[in-house]
Amino acid sequence: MKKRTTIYDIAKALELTPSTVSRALNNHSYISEATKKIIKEKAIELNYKLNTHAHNLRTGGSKTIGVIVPKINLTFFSNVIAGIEEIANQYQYNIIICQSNDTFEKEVACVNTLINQNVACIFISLAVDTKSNEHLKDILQHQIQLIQFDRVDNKIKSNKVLNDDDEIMLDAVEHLQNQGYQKIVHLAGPQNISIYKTRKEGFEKALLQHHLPQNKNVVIEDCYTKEMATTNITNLLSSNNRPDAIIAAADFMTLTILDVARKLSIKIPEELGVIGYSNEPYTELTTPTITSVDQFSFDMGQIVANMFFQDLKNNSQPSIPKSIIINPKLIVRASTSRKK
Amino acid sequence: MKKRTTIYDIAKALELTPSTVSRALNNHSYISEATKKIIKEKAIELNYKLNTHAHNLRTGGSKTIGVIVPKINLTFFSNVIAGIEEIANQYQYNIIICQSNDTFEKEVACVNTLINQNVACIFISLAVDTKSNEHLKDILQHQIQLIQFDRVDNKIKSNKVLNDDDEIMLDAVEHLQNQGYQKIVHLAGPQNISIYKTRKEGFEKALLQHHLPQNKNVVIEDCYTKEMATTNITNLLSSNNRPDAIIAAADFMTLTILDVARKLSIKIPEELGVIGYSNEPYTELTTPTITSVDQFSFDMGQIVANMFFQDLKNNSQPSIPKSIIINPKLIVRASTSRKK
DNA sequence: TTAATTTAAGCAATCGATTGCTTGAATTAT
DNA sequence: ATAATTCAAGCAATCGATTGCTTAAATTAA
Repeated sequence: MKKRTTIYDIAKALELTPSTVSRALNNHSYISEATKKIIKEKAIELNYKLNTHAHNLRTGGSKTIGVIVPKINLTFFSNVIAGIEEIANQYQYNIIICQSNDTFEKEVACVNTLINQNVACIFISLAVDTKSNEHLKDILQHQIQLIQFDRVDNKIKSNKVLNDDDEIMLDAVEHLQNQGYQKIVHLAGPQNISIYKTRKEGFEKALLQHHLPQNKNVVIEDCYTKEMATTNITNLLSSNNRPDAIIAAADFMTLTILDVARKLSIKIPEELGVIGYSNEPYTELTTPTITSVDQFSFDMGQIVANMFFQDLKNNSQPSIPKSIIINPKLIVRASTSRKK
Repeated sequence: MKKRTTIYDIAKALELTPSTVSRALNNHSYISEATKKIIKEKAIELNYKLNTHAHNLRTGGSKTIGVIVPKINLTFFSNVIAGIEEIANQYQYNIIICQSNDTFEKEVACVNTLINQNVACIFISLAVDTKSNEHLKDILQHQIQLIQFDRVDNKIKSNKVLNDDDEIMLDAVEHLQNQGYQKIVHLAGPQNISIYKTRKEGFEKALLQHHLPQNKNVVIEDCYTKEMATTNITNLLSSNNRPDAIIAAADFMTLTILDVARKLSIKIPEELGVIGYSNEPYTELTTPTITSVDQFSFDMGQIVANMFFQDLKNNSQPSIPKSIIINPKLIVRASTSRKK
């Protein structure tokens, strides 16, 4: 079992000391150009790679960012991560990704792992059932930066990046009104997930502000399996008091709406307006194309990461916690465009 | 600036030595139960967290797996990663994820980072334009396990996990024949990406084996923007010698096929069979639902990870490199079901 | 030519955790 | 009661890289 090349090996090979090798590899001014050249060449020859553990132990920090998300393979989160990765990469930081699987227990475990790893910063989007915030306090106690995004705990004072769900629901309702739609219904997602709850509440606020009827039937819940969605939407659209527009809490529901409407011969957008949420790629490939809310997930990742690196640059004082609110954008497509 | 609690702090607080503290926290038999209890309580009281860097430096290894993928936010890869994460988690390993962005340069950088991190193993799916394999050799030279998946370099002797694209294309063509389709066409993806190339080649082999016509028109390339796809598919389906079945290299293309067919009043599946690739969630939400190839991406991640942990258990000898071939599965839905 | 200054490199401690070896105390056996 | 054994804890080296301080050599100034 061969061992890795260390600076001691390089030093020995050149009859120098490890200090000199270390300084040369770090381009320290103490070392002459000639020696630097020799050392660097030897390093390549011996295939030397820095031992990050030794480096971090000595220097006390690490150029690593920890990211904790509920699920890595949800479009939204994987895009956020991609955004984070891009920026982190520019600064030569690398990222450790953990999934909480939407459980509090696992989330705490993730936090501990990342503290153990002595990461420079933790970006987190909280799990559905996270009820305590001791673990978040723990992060701060260990002098680790914390940035919360999307699903946050407002009681914890940290940087935050959020979507403005109220505002976008207002935009959506407004857009529908402009297109002449009157009876708007919301297909909500599971209410134990905070984003779906916020969307529902945002929708209800929007109705209020636009003086639209607030009866119980304007929000339909439990549409997150195909069967449930089909049943609910069929009932909804077959009633003699059917809505003329639907705002769905997620894009996949709109596919079912399109289906059911086609079966019932309801024309979209003429007789029914449809808005989805997330701006999944397929929303512009369907017939009709679907109006949807773009949450700029990739950009959100970039913003989160940049927030950290900005603070790093101005590391004079521990800056006051700030929040960045991202305004999602309504991408208007055929499914709600009935006026020219 | 407070410093983290170390085992020295605990030792001092209890008038013991660091060795005793370390052994107690690791449940070493040298230490009495009573002392262990006291030490563990003190550790919690002082909010002690292991310094992974010190630990790894001393022990020489790290319970970290490096994963390199072209793009983290592609459905396939994010699912693979989710699968890896699940298994890694069971073994208390954590993962560092890097994106090559499909460039060779970045891929080499990722490899170096991971070697620096002294990871236990690297799982990699190669970038499109990876032309050399020196970096892969470098991994092995550093006594780091290597498992290639999906997009691999066959010249490198390492464990591999692959999809059998030939076999599945055979299945797909067979299925279409059973359903009575005769003139089958393939919509290929960009040929510089190996998976699309393999799919195309697999399709061509399948035609050969089934003695189907091999003329030039059976493969249509350049369908990876909506516009290109619409144009190509419209031409294809308007011709007087139009195919009666299409196998697309990616699911998103099938949405356009559905659209165009609807405009041209071509009935699916009666007059046209449609097969997609990837089994994206929306394929069972469209009308008609779309037959698609499930690549078991999540399972692939699990298989890759399990491969590593199996070898870890039987670490007697450096086991001979093996390959696991996953057979993707044709998920038959309405778009190709014209026989009862 | 000698002293002052600059330059280049070495010495040794350090980061935090682990571990082989040693020691002193406690228990058991004789 | 003494020797043999077990048990619990301490000592000190180690992992690899960094860095303040020292020293030796080379250059310049006086």
